Amino acid sequence: MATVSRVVNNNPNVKPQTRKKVFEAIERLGYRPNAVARGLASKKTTTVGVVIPDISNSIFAEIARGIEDIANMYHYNIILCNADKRKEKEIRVINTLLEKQVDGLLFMGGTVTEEHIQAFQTSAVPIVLCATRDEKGTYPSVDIDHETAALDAVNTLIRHGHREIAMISGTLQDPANGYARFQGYKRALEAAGIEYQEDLVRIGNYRYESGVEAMKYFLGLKKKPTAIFAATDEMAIGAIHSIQDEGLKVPDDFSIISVDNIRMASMVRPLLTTVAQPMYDLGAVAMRLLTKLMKKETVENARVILPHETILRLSVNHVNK
Amino acid sequence: MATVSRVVNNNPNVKPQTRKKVFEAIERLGYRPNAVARGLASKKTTTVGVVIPDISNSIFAEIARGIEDIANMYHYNIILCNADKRKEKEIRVINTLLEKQVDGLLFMGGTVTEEHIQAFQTSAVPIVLCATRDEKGTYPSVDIDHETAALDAVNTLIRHGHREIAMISGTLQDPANGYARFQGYKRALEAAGIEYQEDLVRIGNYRYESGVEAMKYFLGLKKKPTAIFAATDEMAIGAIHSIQDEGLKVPDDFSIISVDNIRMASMVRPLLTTVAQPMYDLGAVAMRLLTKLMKKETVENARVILPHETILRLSVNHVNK
DNA sequence: GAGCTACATCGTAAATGGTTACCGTCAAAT
DNA sequence: ATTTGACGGTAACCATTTACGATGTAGCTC
Repeated sequence: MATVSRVVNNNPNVKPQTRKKVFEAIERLGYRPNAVARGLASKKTTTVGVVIPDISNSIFAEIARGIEDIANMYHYNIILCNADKRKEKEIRVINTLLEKQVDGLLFMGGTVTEEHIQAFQTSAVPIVLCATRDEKGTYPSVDIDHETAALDAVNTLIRHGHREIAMISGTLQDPANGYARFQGYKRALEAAGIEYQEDLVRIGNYRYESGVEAMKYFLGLKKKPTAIFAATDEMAIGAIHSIQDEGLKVPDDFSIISVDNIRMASMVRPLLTTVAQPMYDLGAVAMRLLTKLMKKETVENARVILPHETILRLSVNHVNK
Repeated sequence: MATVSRVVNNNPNVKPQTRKKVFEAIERLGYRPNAVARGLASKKTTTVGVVIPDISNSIFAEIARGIEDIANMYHYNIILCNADKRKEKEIRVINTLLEKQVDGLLFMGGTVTEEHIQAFQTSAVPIVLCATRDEKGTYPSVDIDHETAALDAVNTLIRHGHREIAMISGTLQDPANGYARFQGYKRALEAAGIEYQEDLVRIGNYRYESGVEAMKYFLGLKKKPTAIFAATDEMAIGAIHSIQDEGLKVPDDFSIISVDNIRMASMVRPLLTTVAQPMYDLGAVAMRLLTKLMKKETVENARVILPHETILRLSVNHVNK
């Protein structure tokens, strides 16, 4: 038994001739190692748990792809759990993942509350946060700087001469995509000496339809904005279509910019100008970080902020005087 | 030990008072059952393996969501493996999934070859094919009728008076999205007494850009088609933009129809007319089927074809004489 | 050439953390 | 007093890893 184990695990302490015999027996008997028994004996499962808000959301799907590629590269498998940003469900899946003895945990999306921390602490497996962070900054995380990304977006509008800039925001309860991006918007206005006007901000739910609705509202204003900053590409595309459906034009009548750079941003007319967040890399870097933690390597910087980049395409123009 | 096991597994043969004491001890000691040990002893892991071509593809992501929801409902977890339709990688992940003692296997996307069958047969766990099937029909599967879906699409073009109908196809090596949809196109033409013309068919790779390219080709023809059937929505949207970029209009100058009904189909102008395949349901039904198989329930029909539905939106019009 | 050492190789058995078949005990019912 | 069923404990079992020990062999010394 021990020798077979050594052969299967490539332990050098076995004579080549014996190794060959073992391989032959394996072949002849159709033996397949049992990873569950192995996991019990070795206390390692080469499996990591991933909790994700919604795999059918293209942003998370892209991140998940990055996670899976790197996991695969280091011979880990992924147990995937949707949690829909519902705290109760998040806690539940964290616990079942821990029961399954995952070697590490990747937590994406949702807000990290005290209850999450407690659940994390019931176990010693390394945990990294992806596309989110905890308030206190005690856990390793990989994210972008949402506030600065939003600031950059609004600044390119300002550089194009716009001063009547509306925002389609997410809910301010959401720390990253909601609150931080909204803060970026406010800071940009402030830095440019533009007064913040409450009725130039609408709250959406990140989806296309809410972009359409919000834009309808702006189109109904007596004093219309000349540019719109949307917190997500999807809402921006909704806004574009809302404008076009009224017979108006982007960017001639309104400039539009947003944050994300989903694939669809280069599949609309006009091509959407947006601040790109490196989705695949968010997942890949988070997973890479987790592999280091699982191997107990020391990591220099466990709170990484990935750079964003403004992609100038065709939905932003200089303001018409 | 046995009593604790009974309590944890809700076995009725334990006095309420004892049960309570066990629960208290569990609470006090912070005991968490070890699913790996449990899996070894019980020979069940409550985990199913899912091999998927590419989770960042919105179609598969949507299917995966259906799979995960139903799995969750039946208290199974999902080990997710991307395989990119690469046979060698598919075989590899099937084997590692089997090593991990999954209780069932869901195979999506790629062609099912003799080698796949061989890999499947090395194990006794139930297997269901999702969004694909095997030639011989020996494995349970859930899919749509791609050929009829394509036929329906082309028929709605024909009903709108079109007779010069081009197709942007996938590669004919691909049995479902490629070959079957192409066959549907040919059958529809034949039934309407329209001659099949080779130069009205271009092969794309299912993606937006290849739709753009194919349409450019059609626009360069001296005798242009009046309608285009694209094998996927993405290519259809590419075609639409290709047309619009030339200053022409959909559906005034060209009618466009395709198959899939991805979210983006209702996020373009004009709204895309398409034959919807029920992606979420494909995953959900496949997973439900697998749960039955894993519980050794007898299933009446193990080869299910889900219905498709033509969604009339705005990209198809009556032909201009 | 005998004896010893060191090392490579391989086998033994404990350990991993549960499940479950089986058996004994005890109290209630007959 | 006997039977019965609920309850709970004992121990085998699951398939591996791994610490440890046994064996054998080569090389060295004397």
